[in-house]
Amino acid sequence: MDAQLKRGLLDVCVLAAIKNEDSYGYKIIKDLSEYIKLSESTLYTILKRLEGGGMLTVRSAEHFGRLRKYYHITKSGINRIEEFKSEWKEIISIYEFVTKEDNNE
Amino acid sequence: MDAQLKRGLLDVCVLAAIKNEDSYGYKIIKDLSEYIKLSESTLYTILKRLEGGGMLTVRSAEHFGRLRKYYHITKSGINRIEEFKSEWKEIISIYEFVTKEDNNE
DNA sequence: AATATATACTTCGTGATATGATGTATTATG
DNA sequence: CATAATACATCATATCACGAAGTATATATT
Repeated sequence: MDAQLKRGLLDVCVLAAIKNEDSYGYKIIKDLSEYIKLSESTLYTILKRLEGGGMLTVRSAEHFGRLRKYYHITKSGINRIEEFKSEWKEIISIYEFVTKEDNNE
Repeated sequence: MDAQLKRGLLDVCVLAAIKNEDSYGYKIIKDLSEYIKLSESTLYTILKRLEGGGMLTVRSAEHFGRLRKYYHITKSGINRIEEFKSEWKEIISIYEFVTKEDNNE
């Protein structure tokens, strides 16, 4: 997928990945990979940004001796997803504009 | 609209704006404003980038004493729009992932 | 036993890019 | 005669995705 197009979708994908149950970095990448690929560096950057923006909270947990950071969505994070749904109407109209065939030839 | 989301759509919107007939900066902004807002600095940056990528060609013309640069889409530019149409399927599946309600509560 | 792979998180540098601010110049409007 | 509209250009800035490289443990393979 086009890199620029991806940018607008990543944040919201990550939020969607933790929407129904808390998750952690590695799992988020796996869960999203079906829809959108992202590297670890990208993910952790996004998670930090979303945390800074109050969209999620973090909790560290020991899992078989390995550290895990579980991410939990907040009210703001859920609002962000709702915002995306609203924006979707605009995106659809843009799609229609871009793809409409004009018969003035 | 979310700034990041916009990024992925701008290039293709500009191409769509000159798809059916050559156009120039100011007119492109006006024509697109119904769907997506962009400043002059943004537009000219994009036009230069698209020109550099061979997506369009430029021709200067005098219009009532004022300079106008007319932009003409190339085969590559048209291909770029077609690419966007292909990517659309992925975007739809992402949208569905993000918005699907999960009943594990 | 040694090696490779999977899991898991972190930091750094780079390149791409949208945008506001600012500038130049002409024409139309009030 | 001043203001708005038309028209293009440049610069500095902030945001951001990503590859590369690093640290560390557990499991599978040879």
